[in-house]
Amino acid sequence: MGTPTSWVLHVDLDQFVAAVEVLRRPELAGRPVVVGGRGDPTERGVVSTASYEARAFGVRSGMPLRIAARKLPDAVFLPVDAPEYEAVSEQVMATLRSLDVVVEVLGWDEAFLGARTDDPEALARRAQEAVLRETRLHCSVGIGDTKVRAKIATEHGKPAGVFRLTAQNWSEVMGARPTIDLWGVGTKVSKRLTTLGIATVDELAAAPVEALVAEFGPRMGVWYHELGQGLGPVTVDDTPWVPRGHSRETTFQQNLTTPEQARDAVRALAEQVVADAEADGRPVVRVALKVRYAPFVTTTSSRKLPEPTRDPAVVVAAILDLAEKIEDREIRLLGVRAEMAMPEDTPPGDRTPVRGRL
DNA sequence: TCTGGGGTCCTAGGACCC
DNA sequence: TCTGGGGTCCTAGGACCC
Repeated sequence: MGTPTSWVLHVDLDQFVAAVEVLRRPELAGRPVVVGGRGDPTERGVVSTASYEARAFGVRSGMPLRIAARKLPDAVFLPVDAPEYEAVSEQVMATLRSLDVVVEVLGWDEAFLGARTDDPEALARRAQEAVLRETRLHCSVGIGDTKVRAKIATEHGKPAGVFRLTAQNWSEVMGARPTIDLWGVGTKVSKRLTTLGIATVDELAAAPVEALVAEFGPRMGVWYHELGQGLGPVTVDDTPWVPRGHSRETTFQQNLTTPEQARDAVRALAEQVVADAEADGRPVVRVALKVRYAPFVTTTSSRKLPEPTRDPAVVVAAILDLAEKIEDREIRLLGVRAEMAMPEDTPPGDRTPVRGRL
């Protein structure tokens, strides 16, 4: 066998939320299951996860529940049960940690594994078998020489498969694809790239970094330049995630129409976020308020507090002060946020699009 | 078709200072 | 009347992810 090499594996549970629901309700197996919102497809809300049977009818994550119900009126619609998914997620992550690898949790249903091995496929199969044995859930595994490549590789392994994506086959696999297939490129950036004459991953990889920096700034420009080549962070980091803050937001089934309603709603949200902040224990350093006016225009405002505080009354008062700027228009959504004092010298993130735990 | 809720990080531009 | 260059801090807003 060869010399062990460092690998990044990305483990992603298949249709995680829907699969968990089917596990505790076996009679749903084989049926189209749509999990989202409060489980009422006549309400405002979006699809959290659709089972493969539902996806066959065009139902996708992020789709409004009403649209999902139009495409598939006979689907089983279920409410999101976050505590249940968190509990199952803990089992999955504990199983992965038992494999003698470094585990960096990315969300309920995915994690990076870091390991030195000369047979990453064998490790991937071991991870799949262990997760299936311990939780009865299937997962797909991407193998890469960077985090970006491992993450993208997983998409090519679904469902329940393994795929390896490295410098060797990057251009062959990804080169002709549109840039939006890259992890961290969304609709806006892919359109801006198109206006620069960059449509494909190969074209992004070949683009001069100066042009990208001119368009997107010093950090994002360099990041996109590397992304086109599949380059980026390699180190899997298992240090526990420390949230930067806490937020609460709510979409109203009926738009709010008066300033009094808005003020009351902000106060209620502020009291929730203050409870989260107290449970967190660290002082609050900044507060923010998000307002979505009908039909779909969002504004945000924020303020650094004169000094960090653990006093709930001070935090609520600061949020209510931001609320003074709310315009007298119909409101769809309100959100409040409290940002916490971070430990000294916490470094900024490494631009991996999602870190930590949901 | 009409868009949840919880997060992270980056950029632009104004205010202020020397 | 025409006004530098560099730095820091702050807020607003944007983009992306699960």
